[in-house]
Amino acid sequence: MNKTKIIFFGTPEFAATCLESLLNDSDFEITAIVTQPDKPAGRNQEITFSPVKQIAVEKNIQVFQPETLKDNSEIITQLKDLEADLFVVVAYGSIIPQTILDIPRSGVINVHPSLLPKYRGASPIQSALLNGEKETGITIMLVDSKMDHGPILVQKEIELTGEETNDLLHESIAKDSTDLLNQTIKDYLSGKIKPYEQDHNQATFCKTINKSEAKIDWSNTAQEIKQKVYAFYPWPGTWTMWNNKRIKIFPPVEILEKEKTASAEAMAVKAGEAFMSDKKLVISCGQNSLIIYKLQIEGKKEMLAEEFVRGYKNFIGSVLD
RNA sequence: CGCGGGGUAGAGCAGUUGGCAGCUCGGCGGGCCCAUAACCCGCAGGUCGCCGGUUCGAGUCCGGCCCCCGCAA
Repeated sequence: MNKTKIIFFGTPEFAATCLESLLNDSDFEITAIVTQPDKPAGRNQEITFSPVKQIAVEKNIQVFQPETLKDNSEIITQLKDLEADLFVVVAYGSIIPQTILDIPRSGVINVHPSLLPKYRGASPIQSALLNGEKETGITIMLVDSKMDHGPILVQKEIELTGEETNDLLHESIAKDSTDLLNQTIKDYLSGKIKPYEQDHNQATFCKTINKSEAKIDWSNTAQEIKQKVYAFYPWPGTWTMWNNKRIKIFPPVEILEKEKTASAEAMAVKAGEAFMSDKKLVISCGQNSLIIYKLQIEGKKEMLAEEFVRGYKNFIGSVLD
């Protein structure tokens, strides 16, 4: 049996995990990858390859990095000449126009980390965590011209406990996606799976995470703030201001119910006020309070809350903004 | 040369106009107590990131270098 020729579209770490899995399967041959252009990143603004490109370079796979795919006749010709059987798209980073979707003879398959039609869009994992969902999942589907709109091939559900952080959940969903993707491609090509239409009336959308959401509003409930801390870890990171300095709050955090603090810490009534309870650093929120274990003030490394409080003596009793 | 903060005891920090290096926690020893991570007394921990300069004298002022971190992406 001939190998299935695949062109892979993807950019971040999540996509790189899926790409590696495809590379490790001898039934597939990755003939090229398409990824976002190199961009300056890091403290010295050095040009950085996307995780997907890094793998492609290591494996000597041809790389395309078009600024745009729209009306790009040059790349359309090049992709056609590769005569791929299938395109696989995982977090590529921009919309792929129909003229390109029409190229591969067996279609275009996409991995999307949510239970479509819920959480269509750019940030399904983070948004699910931010909203405190009890479950999310993986959808493998055929791509059509609308965003995350195509017929579903297979879905896998994943339960959420409320203690997941964004980075680890990304990793674990990516891992769960790999075998599922490889097997689904084979089952689809052999006709074992029949794609079925999404229930478009149930569709919800999530936007790209906006960094302005990353600042903590201490008048929110402790539950809401906790969800934000976990959903935004490590990027863009949740933070608050103290003494004109930015302080990042890291997971884990723990909700402390107000009734349990009513006696000794009744003083701390303002939202955002820091106090000690049972030797732990606690910040008062709009409803209940939040126990903080790890934080980082700008210019310093991440540190334990008890160490931070030891050094920054006027912190306790101050109000965070 | 994208912008900015920082390197002082095991940890987290302070150190005013250059003038004997401090605080909290931890460690060790002792005490109190039925007991304790609580409390009291005491002790030990520092080449102040590295190199050079100015000075009678530098953690502190000047020049160079190394390392860590926040923003940004």
